Amino acid sequence: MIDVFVRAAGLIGLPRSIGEIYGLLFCAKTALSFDELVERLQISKGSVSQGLKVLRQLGAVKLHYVPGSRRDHYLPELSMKRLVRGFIKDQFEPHLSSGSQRLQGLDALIQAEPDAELRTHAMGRLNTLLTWQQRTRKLIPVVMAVLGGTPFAPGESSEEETVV
Amino acid sequence: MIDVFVRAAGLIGLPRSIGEIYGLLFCAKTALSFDELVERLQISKGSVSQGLKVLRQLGAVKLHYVPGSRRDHYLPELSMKRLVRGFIKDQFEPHLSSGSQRLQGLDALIQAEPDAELRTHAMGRLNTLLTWQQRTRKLIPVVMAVLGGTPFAPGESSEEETVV
DNA sequence: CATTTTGTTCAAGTTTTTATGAACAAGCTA
DNA sequence: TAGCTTGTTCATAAAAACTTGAACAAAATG
Repeated sequence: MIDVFVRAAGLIGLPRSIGEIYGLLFCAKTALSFDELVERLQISKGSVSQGLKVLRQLGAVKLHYVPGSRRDHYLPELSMKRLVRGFIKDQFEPHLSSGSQRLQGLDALIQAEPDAELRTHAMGRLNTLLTWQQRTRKLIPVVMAVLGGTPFAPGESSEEETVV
Repeated sequence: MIDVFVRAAGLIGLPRSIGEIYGLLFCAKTALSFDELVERLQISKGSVSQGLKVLRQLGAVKLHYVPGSRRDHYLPELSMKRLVRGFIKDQFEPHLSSGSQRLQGLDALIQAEPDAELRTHAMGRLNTLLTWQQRTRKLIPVVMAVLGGTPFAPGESSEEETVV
């Protein structure tokens, strides 16, 4: 089963070790401690430490206090909506906004182009890019709405919300 | 401007050279030939050949016949909808269906688990995964609809469809 | 048919990414 | 405070991904 997550991690550009960590937590019946991860996955402390750091940042794992133990214990986030939100906020949005800035810089460059024909063509292409960006921005709330269990096409879904 | 595409390529897990090739085609005012790409990007023939192969497979570039020239000329696909559709069909769907198969295999494994308590827990987690998969499948048509220029939330969009 | 042009393939080299583990910090415990 | 336990950092090693270029195929040209 862990293999499923290793592949999923690869798909979204995360290293194998992170897929393994989340996968093991997902499978486990109880919260696991740092060194249980090290031992059961047979990977180094360094990898686990850095992997958990990323997963915490993404909101994909949560610290879970275990009475009587000094060790950190972790539980996986099981809500797809929250997982996707974390991923978008952390890995996607930054690209979108830096993209906006770059496009503004391009606009300035294009205005400085003397050749009118070239300038017109460049402006057309820049507009295409701007349109793409707008659409991508519009997409995010739609995606979240679908994952939130609110069927978007009314009268088409009969899904039950088990894990919110 | 090419830099924008190099970054976008990185975001979806494609090598730099592919971003450069598509970027240059996107900027160009006319179709470019194989060796124009090699010369203007200063990358090897091998990279251009393989890059174009991937881009053709994705439907991100089209061969364009130029009278009087034996060389292949290429034009970029400018429709975001088609670009996204190509990406999903080529890079995403395969993962989804192989994922389905793996999940079925897991189901078989879980049924063979003797410990009833463990089995119950595993079935629950497997169900979560199946739910995630269903939702992902539902997402694709919704995404395509938004990109198709059909506003999904009526009375909210005033976008013009210039490039279909 | 020999030659040239055009593009592909693939083994080897380069670069980038990921994993390792030893050294280090932080905070308990006694 | 000395001595544990727990987890982080970071230089280096290992692995993976990407690029190159020379050899090769395919097809047009003369």
